[in-house]
Amino acid sequence: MGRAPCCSKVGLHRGPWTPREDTLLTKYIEAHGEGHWRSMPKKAGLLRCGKSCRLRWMNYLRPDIKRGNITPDEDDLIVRLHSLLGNRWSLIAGRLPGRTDNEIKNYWNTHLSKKLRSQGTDPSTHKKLSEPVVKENKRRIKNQKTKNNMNKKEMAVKNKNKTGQHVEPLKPKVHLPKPTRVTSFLSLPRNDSFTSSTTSTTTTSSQDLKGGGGAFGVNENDQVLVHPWANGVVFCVSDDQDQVPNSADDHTLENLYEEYLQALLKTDHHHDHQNQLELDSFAESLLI
DNA sequence: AAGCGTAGCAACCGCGTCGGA
DNA sequence: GTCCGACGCGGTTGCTACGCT
Repeated sequence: MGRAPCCSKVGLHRGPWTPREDTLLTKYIEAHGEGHWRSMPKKAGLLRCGKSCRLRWMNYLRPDIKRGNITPDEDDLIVRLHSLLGNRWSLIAGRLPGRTDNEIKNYWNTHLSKKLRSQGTDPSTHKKLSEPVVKENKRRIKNQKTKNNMNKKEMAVKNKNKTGQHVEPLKPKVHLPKPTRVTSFLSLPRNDSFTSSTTSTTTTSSQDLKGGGGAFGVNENDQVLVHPWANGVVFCVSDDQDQVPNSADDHTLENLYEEYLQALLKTDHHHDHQNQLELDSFAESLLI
Protein backbone atom coordinates (compact mmCIF):
# COMPACT_ATOMS: atom_id res chain seq x y z
CA MET A 1 0.00 0.00 0.00
CA GLY A 2 1.27 3.40 -0.89
CA ARG A 3 1.89 5.85 1.82
CA ALA A 4 1.43 9.57 1.81
CA PRO A 5 4.16 11.80 3.18
CA CYS A 6 3.91 12.36 6.89
CA CYS A 7 2.90 15.93 6.36
CA SER A 8 2.46 18.56 3.76
CA LYS A 9 5.66 20.44 3.18
CA VAL A 10 3.82 23.59 2.18
CA GLY A 11 4.31 26.39 4.66
CA LEU A 12 6.21 24.32 7.18
CA HIS A 13 9.58 25.17 8.65
CA ARG A 14 12.44 22.82 8.04
CA GLY A 15 16.03 22.66 9.09
CA PRO A 16 17.54 23.74 12.38
CA TRP A 17 15.22 24.64 15.22
CA THR A 18 15.21 28.15 16.62
CA PRO A 19 15.23 28.84 20.38
CA ARG A 20 11.70 30.16 20.05
CA GLU A 21 10.50 26.94 18.48
CA ASP A 22 12.24 24.95 21.18
CA THR A 23 10.52 27.01 23.83
CA LEU A 24 7.12 26.61 22.26
CA LEU A 25 7.53 22.87 21.96
CA THR A 26 8.91 22.45 25.45
CA LYS A 27 6.19 24.50 27.05
CA TYR A 28 3.50 22.67 25.17
CA ILE A 29 4.80 19.26 26.16
CA GLU A 30 5.28 20.35 29.76
CA ALA A 31 1.66 21.42 29.80
CA HIS A 32 0.07 18.64 27.81
CA GLY A 33 2.53 15.79 27.77
CA GLU A 34 3.99 13.81 24.91
CA GLY A 35 2.04 12.12 22.19
CA HIS A 36 -0.38 13.22 19.51
CA TRP A 37 2.54 14.46 17.49
CA ARG A 38 0.47 14.95 14.41
CA SER A 39 -1.77 17.58 15.92
CA MET A 40 0.78 18.97 18.34
CA PRO A 41 2.52 21.51 16.06
CA LYS A 42 -0.69 23.33 15.31
CA LYS A 43 -1.76 23.39 18.92
CA ALA A 44 1.67 24.53 20.03
CA GLY A 45 1.81 27.24 17.42
CA LEU A 46 4.63 25.63 15.49
CA LEU A 47 5.04 25.53 11.76
CA ARG A 48 6.62 22.09 11.86
CA CYS A 49 5.43 18.63 11.04
CA GLY A 50 4.72 16.32 13.94
CA LYS A 51 7.57 14.10 13.02
CA SER A 52 10.01 16.94 13.29
CA CYS A 53 8.59 17.91 16.68
CA ARG A 54 8.88 14.41 17.98
CA LEU A 55 12.45 14.12 16.78
CA ARG A 56 13.45 17.43 18.31
CA TRP A 57 11.90 16.49 21.62
CA MET A 58 13.24 12.97 21.71
CA ASN A 59 16.76 13.82 20.64
CA TYR A 60 17.33 17.20 22.15
CA LEU A 61 14.72 18.83 24.36
CA ARG A 62 13.78 16.01 26.68
CA PRO A 63 14.89 17.01 30.18
CA ASP A 64 16.44 13.65 30.95
CA ILE A 65 18.78 13.72 28.01
CA LYS A 66 22.38 13.39 28.97
CA ARG A 67 24.70 15.68 27.08
CA GLY A 68 28.41 15.36 26.89
CA ASN A 69 30.97 12.83 25.92
CA ILE A 70 30.34 9.15 25.86
CA THR A 71 32.32 7.60 28.67
CA PRO A 72 34.66 4.65 28.11
CA ASP A 73 32.20 2.45 29.97
CA GLU A 74 29.37 3.53 27.74
CA ASP A 75 31.62 3.19 24.74
CA ASP A 76 32.41 -0.38 25.68
CA LEU A 77 28.81 -1.23 26.39
CA ILE A 78 27.68 0.14 23.04
CA VAL A 79 30.19 -2.02 21.22
CA ARG A 80 29.15 -5.12 23.07
CA LEU A 81 25.46 -4.47 22.74
CA HIS A 82 25.95 -3.81 19.07
CA SER A 83 27.63 -7.18 18.73
CA LEU A 84 24.50 -8.73 20.21
CA LEU A 85 21.79 -6.55 18.74
CA GLY A 86 23.23 -5.13 15.55
CA ASN A 87 22.02 -1.77 14.35
CA ARG A 88 19.12 -1.70 16.74
CA TRP A 89 19.98 1.71 18.01
CA SER A 90 16.83 2.26 19.96
CA LEU A 91 17.38 -0.96 21.87
CA ILE A 92 20.98 -0.04 22.56
CA ALA A 93 19.96 3.45 23.59
CA GLY A 94 17.43 1.94 25.95
CA ARG A 95 20.33 0.44 27.88
CA LEU A 96 22.11 3.76 28.15
CA PRO A 97 19.91 6.07 30.17
CA GLY A 98 19.92 9.60 28.89
CA ARG A 99 21.34 8.66 25.54
CA THR A 100 19.28 8.76 22.39
CA ASP A 101 19.26 6.33 19.54
CA ASN A 102 20.31 9.09 17.18
CA GLU A 103 23.24 10.01 19.37
CA ILE A 104 24.41 6.45 19.66
CA LYS A 105 23.94 5.88 15.96
CA ASN A 106 26.00 8.96 15.17
CA TYR A 107 28.62 7.98 17.71
CA TRP A 108 28.84 4.55 16.24
CA ASN A 109 29.16 5.82 12.69
CA THR A 110 31.70 8.49 13.50
CA HIS A 111 33.76 6.91 16.25
CA LEU A 112 33.19 3.30 17.06
CA SER A 113 33.08 1.82 13.59
CA LYS A 114 36.39 3.45 12.82
CA LYS A 115 37.81 2.42 16.15
CA LEU A 116 36.86 -1.20 15.55
CA ARG A 117 38.28 -1.13 12.06
CA SER A 118 41.53 0.27 13.33
CA GLN A 119 41.60 -2.62 15.78
CA GLY A 120 41.12 -5.05 12.93
CA THR A 121 37.49 -5.81 13.70
CA ASP A 122 34.65 -5.65 11.24
CA PRO A 123 32.17 -3.25 12.85
CA SER A 124 29.19 -4.94 11.26
CA THR A 125 30.04 -8.52 12.15
CA HIS A 126 32.42 -7.92 15.07
CA LYS A 127 34.71 -10.51 13.58
CA LYS A 128 38.36 -10.07 12.89
CA LEU A 129 39.22 -8.51 9.58
CA SER A 130 41.97 -10.09 7.53
CA GLU A 131 43.46 -6.64 7.06
CA PRO A 132 42.74 -3.71 9.33
CA VAL A 133 41.18 -0.86 7.44
CA VAL A 134 42.26 2.53 8.65
CA LYS A 135 40.47 4.83 6.31
CA GLU A 136 36.90 4.92 5.19
CA ASN A 137 34.33 7.52 4.38
CA LYS A 138 33.50 7.74 0.74
CA ARG A 139 30.36 9.78 0.91
CA ARG A 140 31.96 13.04 1.97
CA ILE A 141 33.16 13.77 -1.50
CA LYS A 142 29.59 14.12 -2.57
CA ASN A 143 28.81 16.46 0.28
CA GLN A 144 31.54 18.83 -0.72
CA LYS A 145 29.75 19.52 -3.93
CA THR A 146 26.80 20.86 -2.01
CA LYS A 147 28.71 23.34 0.08
CA ASN A 148 27.27 26.77 -0.12
CA ASN A 149 28.95 30.14 -0.15
CA MET A 150 27.97 31.28 3.32
CA ASN A 151 30.73 33.25 5.01
CA LYS A 152 32.24 32.39 8.37
CA LYS A 153 30.17 34.86 10.34
CA GLU A 154 26.90 33.63 8.88
CA MET A 155 28.00 30.08 9.43
CA ALA A 156 28.78 30.75 13.06
CA VAL A 157 25.42 32.39 13.68
CA LYS A 158 23.56 29.65 11.97
CA ASN A 159 25.40 26.98 13.82
CA LYS A 160 24.74 28.65 17.14
CA ASN A 161 21.06 28.66 16.38
CA LYS A 162 21.26 25.05 15.41
CA THR A 163 21.25 23.85 18.97
CA GLY A 164 19.52 26.85 20.39
CA GLN A 165 21.09 26.64 23.79
CA HIS A 166 24.38 26.28 25.50
CA VAL A 167 24.96 22.85 26.90
CA GLU A 168 27.39 22.07 29.61
CA PRO A 169 29.22 18.81 29.14
CA LEU A 170 28.06 16.49 31.82
CA LYS A 171 29.77 13.53 33.32
CA PRO A 172 27.40 10.76 32.49
CA LYS A 173 26.18 8.79 35.44
CA VAL A 174 24.98 5.42 34.39
CA HIS A 175 22.27 3.92 36.49
CA LEU A 176 19.92 1.00 36.28
CA PRO A 177 16.18 1.10 36.40
CA LYS A 178 14.49 -0.77 39.15
CA PRO A 179 12.45 -3.79 38.25
CA THR A 180 8.79 -3.24 37.64
CA ARG A 181 6.24 -5.80 38.61
CA VAL A 182 3.66 -6.79 36.09
CA THR A 183 1.10 -9.48 36.51
CA SER A 184 1.16 -11.23 33.22
CA PHE A 185 3.77 -12.44 30.86
CA LEU A 186 1.59 -11.40 27.99
CA SER A 187 1.28 -7.90 29.25
CA LEU A 188 4.98 -7.29 29.33
CA PRO A 189 5.71 -3.83 28.14
CA ARG A 190 8.19 -3.61 25.37
CA ASN A 191 9.76 -0.28 25.94
CA ASP A 192 12.93 0.98 24.38
CA SER A 193 12.99 4.03 26.51
CA PHE A 194 14.21 3.44 29.98
CA THR A 195 12.93 6.76 31.14
CA SER A 196 9.42 6.41 29.91
CA SER A 197 9.04 3.19 31.81
CA THR A 198 10.58 4.36 35.03
CA THR A 199 9.38 7.89 35.42
CA SER A 200 5.94 9.30 35.72
CA THR A 201 6.68 12.68 34.25
CA THR A 202 5.61 11.71 30.80
CA THR A 203 2.60 9.87 29.62
CA THR A 204 3.25 6.42 28.27
CA SER A 205 1.16 5.78 25.24
CA SER A 206 0.40 2.43 23.79
CA GLN A 207 2.88 3.24 21.10
CA ASP A 208 5.53 3.76 23.72
CA LEU A 209 4.86 0.35 25.08
CA LYS A 210 5.38 -1.26 21.75
CA GLY A 211 8.93 -0.36 21.39
CA GLY A 212 11.02 -2.01 24.02
CA GLY A 213 11.40 -4.98 26.26
CA GLY A 214 12.39 -6.01 29.66
CA ALA A 215 14.33 -8.64 31.46
CA PHE A 216 12.04 -10.78 33.39
CA GLY A 217 11.92 -13.71 35.65
CA VAL A 218 8.96 -15.59 36.92
CA ASN A 219 8.39 -15.87 40.60
CA GLU A 220 6.22 -18.34 42.37
CA ASN A 221 3.25 -16.01 42.19
CA ASP A 222 3.53 -15.97 38.46
CA GLN A 223 4.65 -12.39 38.51
CA VAL A 224 7.36 -11.00 36.39
CA LEU A 225 10.30 -8.81 37.20
CA VAL A 226 10.84 -6.47 34.35
CA HIS A 227 14.10 -4.75 33.62
CA PRO A 228 13.73 -2.36 30.75
CA TRP A 229 17.45 -2.48 30.10
CA ALA A 230 17.50 -6.19 29.46
CA ASN A 231 14.89 -6.53 26.79
CA GLY A 232 13.39 -9.89 27.29
CA VAL A 233 16.32 -11.75 28.75
CA VAL A 234 15.42 -13.85 31.74
CA PHE A 235 17.59 -12.97 34.70
CA CYS A 236 15.82 -14.52 37.59
CA VAL A 237 14.21 -17.91 37.38
CA SER A 238 13.47 -18.08 41.05
CA ASP A 239 13.74 -15.96 44.11
CA ASP A 240 16.73 -17.97 45.21
CA GLN A 241 18.65 -17.23 42.11
CA ASP A 242 17.85 -13.64 41.77
CA GLN A 243 20.78 -12.09 40.03
CA VAL A 244 19.14 -8.87 39.19
CA PRO A 245 21.04 -5.78 40.23
CA ASN A 246 18.97 -3.44 42.31
CA SER A 247 20.95 -0.30 41.89
CA ALA A 248 23.86 1.20 40.08
CA ASP A 249 25.84 1.10 43.28
CA ASP A 250 25.84 -2.65 43.20
CA HIS A 251 26.96 -3.31 39.65
CA THR A 252 29.18 -1.75 37.11
CA LEU A 253 28.39 -1.61 33.44
CA GLU A 254 30.73 -4.52 33.07
CA ASN A 255 28.63 -6.62 35.38
CA LEU A 256 25.51 -5.46 33.67
CA TYR A 257 26.81 -6.58 30.34
CA GLU A 258 28.12 -9.85 31.66
CA GLU A 259 24.76 -10.73 33.13
CA TYR A 260 23.10 -9.69 29.96
CA LEU A 261 25.46 -11.79 27.92
CA GLN A 262 25.29 -14.78 30.23
CA ALA A 263 21.55 -14.77 30.14
CA LEU A 264 21.63 -14.50 26.42
CA LEU A 265 24.17 -17.21 25.93
CA LYS A 266 23.45 -19.34 28.93
CA THR A 267 23.23 -22.44 26.80
CA ASP A 268 26.48 -21.74 25.10
CA HIS A 269 28.02 -24.99 26.24
CA HIS A 270 25.09 -27.12 25.14
CA HIS A 271 24.28 -28.44 21.73
CA ASP A 272 24.94 -25.95 18.98
CA HIS A 273 21.64 -26.60 17.30
CA GLN A 274 19.63 -26.05 20.40
CA ASN A 275 21.71 -23.04 21.18
CA GLN A 276 21.01 -21.57 17.79
CA LEU A 277 17.32 -22.11 18.24
CA GLU A 278 17.40 -20.30 21.52
CA LEU A 279 19.33 -17.44 20.04
CA ASP A 280 16.84 -17.25 17.22
CA SER A 281 14.09 -17.21 19.76
CA PHE A 282 15.82 -14.45 21.62
CA ALA A 283 16.26 -12.45 18.46
CA GLU A 284 12.58 -12.84 17.74
CA SER A 285 11.73 -11.70 21.21
CA LEU A 286 13.52 -8.47 20.46
CA LEU A 287 11.35 -7.94 17.48
CA ILE A 288 8.06 -8.60 19.20
C1' DA B 1 45.76 33.17 3.97
C1' DA B 2 43.06 30.34 1.23
C1' DG B 3 41.24 26.22 -0.38
C1' DC B 4 40.22 21.53 0.28
C1' DG B 5 38.92 17.47 2.76
C1' DT B 6 37.09 15.37 6.81
C1' DA B 7 34.66 15.03 11.34
C1' DG B 8 30.66 15.49 13.82
C1' DC B 9 25.91 15.78 14.57
C1' DA B 10 21.18 17.63 13.92
C1' DA B 11 17.57 16.83 11.03
C1' DC B 12 15.13 14.57 7.30
C1' DC B 13 13.17 10.64 4.71
C1' DG B 14 10.89 6.49 3.85
C1' DC B 15 9.32 2.26 5.46
C1' DG B 16 7.36 -1.05 8.81
C1' DT B 17 4.20 -1.76 12.39
C1' DC B 18 0.39 -1.07 15.38
C1' DG B 19 -4.21 -0.18 16.60
C1' DG B 20 -8.66 1.82 15.97
C1' DA B 21 -12.58 2.49 12.83
C1' DG C 1 -10.47 -8.61 6.96
C1' DT C 2 -9.31 -4.08 5.22
C1' DC C 3 -8.14 0.63 5.47
C1' DC C 4 -5.69 4.32 7.22
C1' DG C 5 -3.75 7.53 10.65
C1' DA C 6 -0.06 7.77 13.82
C1' DC C 7 4.20 6.53 15.58
C1' DG C 8 8.94 4.63 15.85
C1' DC C 9 13.06 3.18 13.74
C1' DG C 10 17.18 3.00 10.88
C1' DG C 11 19.50 4.92 7.03
C1' DT C 12 20.85 9.01 4.89
C1' DT C 13 21.61 13.85 4.06
C1' DG C 14 22.89 18.66 4.96
C1' DC C 15 25.55 21.81 7.14
C1' DT C 16 29.24 23.85 10.12
C1' DA C 17 33.72 23.39 12.41
C1' DC C 18 38.19 22.31 12.05
C1' DG C 19 42.61 20.43 10.48
C1' DC C 20 45.81 19.92 6.83
C1' DT C 21 48.35 21.31 2.75
